[in-house]
Amino acid sequence: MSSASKASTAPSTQTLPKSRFEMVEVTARLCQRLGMPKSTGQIYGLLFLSVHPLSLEEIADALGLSKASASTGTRHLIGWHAIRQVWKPGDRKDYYEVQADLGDVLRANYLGFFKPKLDAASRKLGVLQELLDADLQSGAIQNEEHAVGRERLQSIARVHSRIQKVLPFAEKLL
Amino acid sequence: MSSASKASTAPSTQTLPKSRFEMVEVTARLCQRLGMPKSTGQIYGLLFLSVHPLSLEEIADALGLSKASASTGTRHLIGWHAIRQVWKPGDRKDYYEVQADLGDVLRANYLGFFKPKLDAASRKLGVLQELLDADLQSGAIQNEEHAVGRERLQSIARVHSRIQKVLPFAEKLL
DNA sequence: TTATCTGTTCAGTGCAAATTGAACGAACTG
DNA sequence: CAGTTCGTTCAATTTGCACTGAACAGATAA
Repeated sequence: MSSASKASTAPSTQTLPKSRFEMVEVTARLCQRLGMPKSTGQIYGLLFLSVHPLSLEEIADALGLSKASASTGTRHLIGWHAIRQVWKPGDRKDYYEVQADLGDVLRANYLGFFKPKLDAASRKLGVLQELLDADLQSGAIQNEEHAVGRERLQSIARVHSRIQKVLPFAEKLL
Repeated sequence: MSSASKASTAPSTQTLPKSRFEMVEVTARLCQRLGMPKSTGQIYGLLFLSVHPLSLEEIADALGLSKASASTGTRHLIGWHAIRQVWKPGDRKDYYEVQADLGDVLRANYLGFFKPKLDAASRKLGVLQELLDADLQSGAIQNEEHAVGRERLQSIARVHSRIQKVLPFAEKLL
């Protein structure tokens, strides 16, 4: 808090090179569209075009965010294997840089997030089948409803199994 | 508006067979996780296990939603080719039913939504490259930053092109 | 024409998630 | 030891978006 560098609450984003500013905007919109916090996307975009790893405060300052937001954002990104923490000898600060290989990021998220969800979906499909049968037994639904439901649930199962067959290929190709 | 069927504002969801109720919940959660309105997912789940096409009011009533929500939800689902409108002769109401083939749904969304996004991303990548070059020219960034940025943008481009090569396969396999 | 029955649009409300400031704990420094 | 400098956590606020009620437009029927 020296003299004239505090610059008010306005994000100092404006002072970034246009390419980095645009990158921040792109990744922010992408994250937002995927239902994630916008600030998280901003952090990733900032780090993506950064030569050196950045500290938490540098990130917060460059984007006009609070340290708290920067902290949670970086932890999210670490959870998705999109960035990683690095340290400089004799420096207590945490520094962050993007995970170099994008393929690694996608693979890791497929294995650690998407794949488990697919397996859970498979189980859930079985449960729905059982519920449908139980509803027929209890008279809650008629034969026709049961037949249609069974048919449609199986159509999901078919697509599901095809996806599970294709994804391992895609995973290795990335 | 005959006599006692108005049933208050409480969702009559509770009276659905357990299988349909569970289906509604599953699709609702799925939609929510994808960053879409929960109600839209509920509508899809309700229609998915429905033998007959349902009218807007039947949907709203069964799920405890307003007509407005049902209207916007169905239009979203139509936009994603997940459901379609059907009409009964001599009946002014619109009826809705699920698109039978899930593969068609995925293909249509790939071609009409995902593919265009991928192409747009490709263009955006070019724009970012140009911005990076311009920043170098204007002295806003140094040679090193330019080199690193160029390298990283190209790594995106590589993954991007791989995705574009794999997706057509997946599209036909579904 | 008017009356009724459709679905849609829009301003207002409410809720859930994102963001923040402040307090905290941990790890160093002098 | 006290005094910094970090990062994280938590309550409170703000923001954004889904949802609603009411007004609306189109179509049909009397």
